[in-house]
Amino acid sequence: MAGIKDVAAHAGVSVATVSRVLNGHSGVREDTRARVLAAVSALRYRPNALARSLRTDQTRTLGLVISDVLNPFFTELARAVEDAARSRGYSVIIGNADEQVALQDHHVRTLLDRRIDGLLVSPAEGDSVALREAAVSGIPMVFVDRWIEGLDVPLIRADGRGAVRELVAHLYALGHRRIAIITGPVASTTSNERVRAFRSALCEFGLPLPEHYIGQGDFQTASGRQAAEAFFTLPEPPEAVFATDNLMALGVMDQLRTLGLRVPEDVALAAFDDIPWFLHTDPPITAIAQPTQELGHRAVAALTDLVEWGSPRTPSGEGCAGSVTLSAHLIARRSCGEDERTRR
Amino acid sequence: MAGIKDVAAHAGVSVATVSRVLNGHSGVREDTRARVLAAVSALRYRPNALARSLRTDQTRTLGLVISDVLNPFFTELARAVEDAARSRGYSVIIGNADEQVALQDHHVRTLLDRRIDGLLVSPAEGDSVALREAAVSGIPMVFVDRWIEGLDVPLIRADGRGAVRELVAHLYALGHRRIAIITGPVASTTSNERVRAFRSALCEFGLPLPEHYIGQGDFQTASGRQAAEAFFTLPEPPEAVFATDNLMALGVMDQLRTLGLRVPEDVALAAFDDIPWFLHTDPPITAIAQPTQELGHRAVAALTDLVEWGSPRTPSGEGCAGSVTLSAHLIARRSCGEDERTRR
DNA sequence: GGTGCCCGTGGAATCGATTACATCGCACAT
DNA sequence: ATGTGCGATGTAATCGATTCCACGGGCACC
Repeated sequence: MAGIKDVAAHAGVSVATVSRVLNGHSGVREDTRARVLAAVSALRYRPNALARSLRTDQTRTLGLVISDVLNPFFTELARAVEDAARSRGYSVIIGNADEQVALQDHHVRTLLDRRIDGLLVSPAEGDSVALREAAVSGIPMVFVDRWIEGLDVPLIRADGRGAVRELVAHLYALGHRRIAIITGPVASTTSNERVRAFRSALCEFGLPLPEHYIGQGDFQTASGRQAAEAFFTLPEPPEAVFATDNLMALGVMDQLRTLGLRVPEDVALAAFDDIPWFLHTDPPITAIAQPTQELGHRAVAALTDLVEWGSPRTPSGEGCAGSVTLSAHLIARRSCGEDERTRR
Repeated sequence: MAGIKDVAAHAGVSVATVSRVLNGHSGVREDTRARVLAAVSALRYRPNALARSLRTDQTRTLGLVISDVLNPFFTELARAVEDAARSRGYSVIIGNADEQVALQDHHVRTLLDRRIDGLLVSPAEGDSVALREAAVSGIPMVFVDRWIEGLDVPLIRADGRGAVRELVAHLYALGHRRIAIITGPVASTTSNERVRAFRSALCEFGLPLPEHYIGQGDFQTASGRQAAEAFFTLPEPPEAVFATDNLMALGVMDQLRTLGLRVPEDVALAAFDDIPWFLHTDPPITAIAQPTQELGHRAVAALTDLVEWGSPRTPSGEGCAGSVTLSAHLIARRSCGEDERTRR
């Protein structure tokens, strides 16, 4: 493959000059520039990004580590991140952690070895040595959606507490009193927030949350199935189930189907994270929607600010400097029962 | 950040020795090795992958360019590819072309600039200069699922013709006679194959395929919606619709819903590509399933063979050397109507 | 006509690794 | 005692770019 030297030779100039025209530096005579450009296309020359990055110490590449690509929420997020990054002249390398800290750390280290300019992470649950090291190493880094307590890293997320309260109100209005929840991994920040908001909303309505109405999940489909199975072997099963992510909601539906239970007649179902398919399930599923696109865009904005300015440009009220909190909202459909709002 | 020189200095050896222990070369005394390793962890040294790749001319990285990340078929494929690659010691960089040739070419060029070792592509429809150039440039390359005619590149795919015939038989058995299809982009190889198989199966059953029963789509949700809209303003609308991918099927359902049409009572619906949500739609959707995981694994196997051996190791019967053809199969659910097999 | 300056260009160091080749010391055979 | 060979290690070239600095020539000004 042709290198810069070949181009220089072909154009009868030095490599320095070739480099100058390629990088749009001024101070190159017009005819020289033309000759160089001609040589470039004659040889189909493309600069070696590795060599360039080695020298300039920047890759114009962002790393994105997400916990599960198969989760539509994250793939939509990844898509938004990629778009935003590209429009700013960055590429994105995605690592899929599959909810495993070990895999996540593997990706973080690989990305760092490649000298990415910045790191965007939605950390899996658990103690991540690689992330702690990265955070103190000073590499530009921001969390999206999920975060790790105690690290001084900006966080871009949607606050779901208001929407969870709305959801509980909605369920209450429809007459449900025995309401269960399926959580994410125990130490998951997002799951915990959702559970806390849920608990306090129930409390507000004077409803209990017995231990056996808390299903321990892990944000994966199978755990939703298991939790549902447990609920419906209870002497007094719940009237409504709230799954704290969409994959677990899918698992619940799977299980309900094999149990022969109907939604919403036999049990109401709601999920955190809205996805296009929820419109077409039987019945359409009530869900809490996050502003996924905006999350992705804001995250990239925050990260590139960090990369290019060395510090967040957007001041923040609470939390770590540069953090942004948007809000989620409830989309009521038919899976919790009908009321004036949802009846068509 | 610490470099190999710092490690060498700290351990009191030369950089060559450090490099030797890091790469597991023999001929280093045990105590020296220990000192180096100690220095490595004392300084938290991590080798610079850019420098290493520049020198060795290999990145142990594969590029994957897919046409749409938001399509569950491709995200599942990407996931399988990443797994297979990782287990062979490669990383994967994913580029999302969003069905646009320009974007696809952008990604191909970016990946090539980064000197990836091999390229896996599921090309979008249209004439891709970058892909043609890549193919002749001799970089290891394989197509998955979709391909470009006339390029001598191994192809890993599933043959859907048998399954399409099965589907038509299924529809026929359920009494449907006016059957419509929604195609992908005109020049799409996969779409064309599906359409051809569909047409010949209809013919086999003595059914016509009038022009107005062919909806021109582009593998995206919106086009499914539009095609359905066109079908149902026809004086004699179809009794069954076959969408050649899952996103367009989603669009059809959207449109059917706004039209107030029921599936399968008013119209039957089937899709190419099975996804987990099809089990839970209203009604569950009959679909043709591809062995997605295996497609991904085989593709990586073929590509790494090419990278490491310089030529395909697996001989192939037909088509380009190294090509693999698996087969898809029909999964009958309730969206086309009930028969003994699907009635529960 | 000499001095100084700017413009366009080339030479060479540099980024951080790998690796061919040189070197050194030591044991062993002659 | 000296040559030989081998094992362990160091020196320096190299990959392909960027960029600092130097150089030469033309022009303006004194």
